[in-house]
Amino acid sequence: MKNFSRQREAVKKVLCSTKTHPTAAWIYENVRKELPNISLGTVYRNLNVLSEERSIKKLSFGDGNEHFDGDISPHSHFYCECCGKIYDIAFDATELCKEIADSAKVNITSAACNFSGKCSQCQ
Amino acid sequence: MKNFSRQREAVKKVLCSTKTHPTAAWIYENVRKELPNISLGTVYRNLNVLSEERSIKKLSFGDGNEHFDGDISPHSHFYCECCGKIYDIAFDATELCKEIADSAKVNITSAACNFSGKCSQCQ
DNA sequence: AATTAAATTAAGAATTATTACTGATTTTGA
DNA sequence: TCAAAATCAGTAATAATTCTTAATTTAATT
Repeated sequence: MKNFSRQREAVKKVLCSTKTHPTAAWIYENVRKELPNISLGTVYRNLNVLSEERSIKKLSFGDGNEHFDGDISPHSHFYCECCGKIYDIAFDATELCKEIADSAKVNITSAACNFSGKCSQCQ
Repeated sequence: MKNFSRQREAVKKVLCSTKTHPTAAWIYENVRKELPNISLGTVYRNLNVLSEERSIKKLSFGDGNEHFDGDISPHSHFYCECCGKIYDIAFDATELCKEIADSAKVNITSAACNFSGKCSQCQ
C-alpha cells in the first residue's frame, strides 16, 4: 500500500549512496543526473516526507543549510568549522536518551549530538 | 579596549533576561521596547558578534530559525516537536567531548546535544 | 484493459530568514 | 578636541524553503 514515486526513490538512492551529509541543493544536482526534469521543490518535499517517515535524518549545524543523512543507524556527527566537512562519530546516544527521558520526564524520539571544532586535517 | 555599543548591550540584556531561547525576530521585538529605532539588521549583526565572542550561544533545531541562548553554562536542550518549546536539560557534555576528541582525534570547541520529542504538557 | 480517484509532479511565484550595502552617526584613543 | 575606526538605521539583496496550479502518474476498481 506504500505509495510509489520514482522521484522519491531517486532522492533516497542518491542520499544513501554518499557519506557526505549533503544539502538539498547537492542532492538536487545529483538526482538530476538520473532524472533531469526533477524540480528542486520535489527534492525538498520528498526529503521532508522521508524524514517524517524516519527513513532519513535531517541535521542542523547552524551553518545556514539543512544537511541530510541516509544512514539512520545511531551515531553522532562532528562538524569542522574550518573546512565545513561533517564526520561520523561512533557515539550512540540511545542510553543517554533513556536517562534524560527519565530524569526530565519527556518523551524523546530523537537525539542529535553534534560536536564542532577543527578536524585533524585542518589543525 | 572593548568596543561599546548601546545596541549590543541591549540585545544581550534582552537575551539574558529570558529563558525562552528566542529567535532573532523575538529579540528584535523586545529590544525595541527600549530602543525603538534599532533595526533588525543590527540585532542580527550583534547576535553574530556576541556568539563569535562566545558570550551567547546559537542553537539550531531544524525548525527553520536560529535560536539564541544567553546562558552559556554547559547544558543541553530538548525541543518539543509538538509545541515548539525548548527546555533546558541538565546534561553537561564536557566529559563526553573529551572522550570523543580523544578517540576521533579531533579538536572539539563546542558541543550541542539536542533531544527532541514530546514534552510532558503535550503528551 | 478501461475508468476513476488519489497522489505526485514540474515550474515558477511567493514567503521567510538572514546578510550585505550605504551614507550618517557614535565611539575610541591619542 | 579631532581624526580614525566601529557601529548604526534603513533598505536592498540573497538564499533557503514552501506554496500554488494544472498536468501527469500511480493505485484501486471494474
